[in-house]
Amino acid sequence: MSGSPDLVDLLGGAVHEVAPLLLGSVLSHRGVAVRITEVEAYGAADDPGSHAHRGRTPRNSVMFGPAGRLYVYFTYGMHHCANVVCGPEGEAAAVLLRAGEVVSGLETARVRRPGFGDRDLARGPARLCTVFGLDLSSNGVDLGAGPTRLELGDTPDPSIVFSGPRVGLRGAPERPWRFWLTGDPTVSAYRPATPGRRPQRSDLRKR
DNA sequence: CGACCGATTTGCT
DNA sequence: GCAAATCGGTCGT
Repeated sequence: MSGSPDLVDLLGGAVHEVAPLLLGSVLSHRGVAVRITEVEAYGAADDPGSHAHRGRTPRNSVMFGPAGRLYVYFTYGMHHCANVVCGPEGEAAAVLLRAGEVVSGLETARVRRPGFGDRDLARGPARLCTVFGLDLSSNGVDLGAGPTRLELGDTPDPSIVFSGPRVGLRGAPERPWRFWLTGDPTVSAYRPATPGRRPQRSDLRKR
């Protein structure tokens, strides 16, 4: 068994039920710690929004492993996003870390995102990875056993935990699997799932 | 092997 | 408000 027993136990349940538990938890990596304020749950094969929707591939294989590991992916040719693997081993599920508040290593975080106010340092899933200096080399690390660590806090007060549709998904059924701490200034701006977005074929206008 | 697309961010027409 | 940037994963030819 790989994996921190604590995290496997605490995060091994159904992903949409476990996801809110990550609100208020603190992730530490490379000199920076962030208190998580916004997350999204991604589930098993029947979730069209999940990277694991079409089965196991080299990229998403970490999602199939034990809970409590970090799943990092690279997207849009320039951004990284970080997830915490949840659910029972063998079932693909992960929670995307969408936003948080830098609570330690503020100086380092500012250097990694020059020109931004503290509130915006980790507001957004790719921005959050930037303040950590996180990349694919950390994909799959056990969050309970090394320098990259996740500390779960107390269960968040249900009265301030809100949920809504996930951000940026196209063609997914509306599962309200985005969770955030209401009123927290570091929660990312809500962008509807870009319904009218056209395919950006540069050839079309390039004549 | 080639084409298309993306759990985004940023800057500007 | 909209489009470019930029490249690995995934799927189709």
